[in-house]
Amino acid sequence: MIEQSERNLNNGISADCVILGFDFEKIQVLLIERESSNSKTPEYALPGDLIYDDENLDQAADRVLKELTGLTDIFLEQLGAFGDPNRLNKESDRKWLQSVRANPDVRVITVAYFALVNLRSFHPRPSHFARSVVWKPLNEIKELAFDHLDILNAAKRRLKINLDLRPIGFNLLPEKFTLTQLHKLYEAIQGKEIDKRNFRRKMAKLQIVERLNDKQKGVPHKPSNYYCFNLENYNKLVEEGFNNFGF
Amino acid sequence: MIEQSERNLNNGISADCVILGFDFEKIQVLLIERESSNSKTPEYALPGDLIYDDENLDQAADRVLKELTGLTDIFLEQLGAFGDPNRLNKESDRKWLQSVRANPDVRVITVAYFALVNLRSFHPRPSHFARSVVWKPLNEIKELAFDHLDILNAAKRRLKINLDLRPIGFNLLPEKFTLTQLHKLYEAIQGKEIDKRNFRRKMAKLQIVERLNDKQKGVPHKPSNYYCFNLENYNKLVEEGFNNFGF
DNA sequence: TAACAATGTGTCAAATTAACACTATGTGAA
DNA sequence: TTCACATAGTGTTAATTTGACACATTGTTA
Repeated sequence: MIEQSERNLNNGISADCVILGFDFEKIQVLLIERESSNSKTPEYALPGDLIYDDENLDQAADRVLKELTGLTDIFLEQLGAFGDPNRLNKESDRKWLQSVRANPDVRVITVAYFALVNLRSFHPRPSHFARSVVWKPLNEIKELAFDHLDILNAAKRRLKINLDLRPIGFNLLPEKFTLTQLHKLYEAIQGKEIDKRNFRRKMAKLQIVERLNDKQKGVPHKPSNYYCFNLENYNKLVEEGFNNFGF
Repeated sequence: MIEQSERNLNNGISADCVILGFDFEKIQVLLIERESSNSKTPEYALPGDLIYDDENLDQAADRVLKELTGLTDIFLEQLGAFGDPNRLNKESDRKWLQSVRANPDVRVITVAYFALVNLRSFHPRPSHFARSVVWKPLNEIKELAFDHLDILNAAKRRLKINLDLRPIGFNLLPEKFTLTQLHKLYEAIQGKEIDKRNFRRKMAKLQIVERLNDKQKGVPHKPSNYYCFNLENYNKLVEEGFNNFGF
């Protein structure tokens, strides 16, 4: 009654990571740079690696992240699986795979993750799956290897939705930050202007940021006060069922 | 420099579907019933099947859904991938797999989907992956095969979040429905009471439901007016950037 | 000490939400 | 026929939230 060949049991599974950072101006993505086979323009891809047999999916993503950034305990969330049978069939991609994988013809399904990091907190380093690593502005990326542009777009959507549900933005900032930096971050993610006074009013009401006794120094203008995220108050809010961190 | 055995290329990939319906009282899930090997209580699992080599992930989910329900063009969205190496290792699960799969020991990663259907619009039918099929109330399910309970919980969360972002509820209702039915659906998904008048006021304001010239008949009380979903107005709202369908 | 550049602050009108109770309509039983 | 029943359907008010808007403050540097 149940028929089943071995056909559909020879799949590779990889974990690809959309690692996002914020330079106080734009959202940036960490990409690996491939030597382009023929063209002179460099080609980019999301960092990722095949999943080991004894790893679960999250562990694989953690590992990729760790190898690339040295960081652990990072905000990391699964985006979903991407597995079109043709996803590896662009010619440039195939050449690259042949140079890099033992079994370039195997179907590989990828489980995509997105991670939020403070990009000042580490220097990305090459890994066995990434010879050269660069930050690129999220919104200026028009082309990527494989189906990675699809994955990137999924990450953009997810980031925006997530921002309204919980204050994930703090993962992209250093421990202490100014309200202007936080404000710019919200504008960058939402892709629209937010009134400064209204933004600050809402933050003040929520009480999820705490004013520090510490100011910017050496800036050629009125120095900004530093703030930090208040996890306790955030947890209180969530318990009360609050769920609108959006603007 | 790049080492890679064939080890991590022998994976099965399946598509499992959380198919949700609404009986005007509770959210229901479509489950397959397994003959329990030893215990007398029946065991349940999400319907799903291995993915074919020439299918993409969405197509596999569509196929599972079609075989089980006869339906196409259904609301169907990916939940994510679930791939713990131990996910198939409960003893009862292993026995079942041995009886049903040619290669029960292969690691299988599943890509989970959730589908919203009008449960009155079809009769579920057995399939090669599902001998016996039943509707069960979503919130009363305490145990499932494999890691399917995790998947179910992911579906619950997703359903709730989705409801605030767009009016997905209509996928769970017949073409014409009463406002009370819609109201109860929102309450069932959000798991809380919503004031009847406030609910109706918001629906009236949004103009995404249209009053039909048609009433309930034969009910032993004041008959309710029927309404239908107004896709045009919904699209208009979305274009304007509206995004709060919640309560 | 004056110009600069970014920080930080308050008000008002409009829109939205939450809380709340009674009338209307069709059926079915007496 | 009428009365009891069960559910449908409707409005108001106060509190909260949002959106729009402009100017004084502070430290640096020329």
